[in-house]
Amino acid sequence: MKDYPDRMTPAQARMFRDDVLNIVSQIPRGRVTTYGYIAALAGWPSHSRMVGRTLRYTPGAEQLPCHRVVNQVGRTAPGWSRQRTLLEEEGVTFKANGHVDMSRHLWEPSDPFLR
DNA sequence: CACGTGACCCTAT
DNA sequence: TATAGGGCCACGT
Repeated sequence: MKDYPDRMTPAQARMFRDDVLNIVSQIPRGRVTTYGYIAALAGWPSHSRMVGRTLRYTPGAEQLPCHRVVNQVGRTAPGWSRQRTLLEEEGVTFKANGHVDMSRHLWEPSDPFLR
């Protein structure tokens, strides 16, 4: 049973986008977090895919540390090889399979200020 | 209106 | 740890 709305109004979509950008801007250097976690934090647990869409298509998102966002197993964004370079420059370590070592760099903010 | 397509996630195997 | 299958939701065609 979901205790959250399952569809966004345009106004909610704008708020969601702002929350996502706000959260991403708070990821510390050398740490990473996941799409799903960001979505849940913004109050829309089932919208992890929308987080990726937001970062991809929102103008100005490239000025945020969006390279610190990976999926749940630490895989980097497809077609964006530079992401790995940026992370490595911050000291993030990768495993032999090409995934970020999540057990070491996952960032889980307790309760970022939103709204 | 019906499909296909993702910077995704969960569970089972 | 790696794969496979199903679920999910906004968008374009």
